[in-house]
Amino acid sequence: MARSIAHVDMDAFFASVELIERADLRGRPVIVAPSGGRGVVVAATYEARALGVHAGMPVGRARRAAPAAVFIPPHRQAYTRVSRGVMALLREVTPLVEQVSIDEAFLDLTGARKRLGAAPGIVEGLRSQIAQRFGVTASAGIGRSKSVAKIASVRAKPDGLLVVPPERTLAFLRPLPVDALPGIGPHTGAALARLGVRTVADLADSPDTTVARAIGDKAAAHLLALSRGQDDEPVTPEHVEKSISAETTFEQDLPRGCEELRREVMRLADKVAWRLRSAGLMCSTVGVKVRDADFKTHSRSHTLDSPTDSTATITGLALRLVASARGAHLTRLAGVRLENLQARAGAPLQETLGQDPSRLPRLDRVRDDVRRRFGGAALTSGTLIPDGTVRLRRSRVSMMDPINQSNQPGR
DNA sequence: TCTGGGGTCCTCAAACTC
DNA sequence: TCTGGAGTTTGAGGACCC
Repeated sequence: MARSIAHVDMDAFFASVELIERADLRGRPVIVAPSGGRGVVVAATYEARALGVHAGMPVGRARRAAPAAVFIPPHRQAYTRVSRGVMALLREVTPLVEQVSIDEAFLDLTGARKRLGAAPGIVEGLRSQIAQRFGVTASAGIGRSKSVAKIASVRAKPDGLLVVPPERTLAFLRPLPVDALPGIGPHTGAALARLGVRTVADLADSPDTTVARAIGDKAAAHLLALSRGQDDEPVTPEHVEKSISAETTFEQDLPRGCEELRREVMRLADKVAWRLRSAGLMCSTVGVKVRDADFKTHSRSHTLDSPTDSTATITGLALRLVASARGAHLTRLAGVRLENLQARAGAPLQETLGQDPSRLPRLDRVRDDVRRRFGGAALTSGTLIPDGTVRLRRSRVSMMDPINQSNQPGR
């Protein structure tokens, strides 16, 4: 029996969520983008897309392309709230739901068909429930594999459903432009174009060795299989995090080695360390990324002998790596990444050079506890506060001691 | 005129180990 | 003890996705 895989993808998701609260803007070009100077478009309604605006476009260019558009800064908490609701709704139909991003998921409906009837009926029911309960629309594709379902959902947009019967898979795929296949971006597309490959059929009929020479063995094997309708990848509900990262693009390029850059690296290290511990994980590899003013990106990473979740260890290493990274005088972006993640339970602890190891986990514990109670911005290191912004005032504060769990007044 | 942030995966070369 | 080759690991960089 052929599998029935559905791909459900929200339409212009962030922009649609904004319109829930701003019904007066429906039908108008609306662009979700950060208000800062160097941002790019995060989402655009179909009315804005008709004017040439798309996600990833620099905000300045979007303003010129759509001067009458309404610009709204992103509200990520609202998107997460709607996303959680939609995903929970999908799981009411089947536990075989694989969430691939905040606004899309694969569902394996092969088993659910016995209880709930044919897959198109199930998906139409879900789409109408999403619209009714959350006030946003979703498009969907159904096929015998994840790749076919995904390609179909893109072609169903906006607010549509496209069903590809198993026996029509090749007839559906072959006429499509080759970059319709997931995994073919501008670079791979250009490499294939040099071989004269324009459509999925061109790729499917190409000799494997020729394609492998152009784009590498792995990519060639994967894309050739997709082009020939061969894709058995299962829908996997459980997701294992492989890395945690944070990065910032500065309003203005910063000179290498300046205090502000150091402070930002410390802030990023603090942020990823907090997220690491919140997820109950430890990391063995710390990496940094530095982007020059000319957009050239350099990275450095280091693998520890044993895993850590200590802010001090991660920060110290990140600062050393940034200092040793190649690059020009002016820095546009800095990032910190944690890799080789594993569950905290049972992992041997990495001691921190030059620090009393017994103090650090306790310091992190206190910091995490305060943040859990009062929010992520409740507590930060004094070194992360820019000069001249600290105003100390004598005041009495009462709070529960996170370590002793006794109520002690403090300053 | 510009080009975010958070991810995953791949390739290639150098370093390391056997 | 030295050397070369093969296999593995690590690090850097890049492509791609949403």
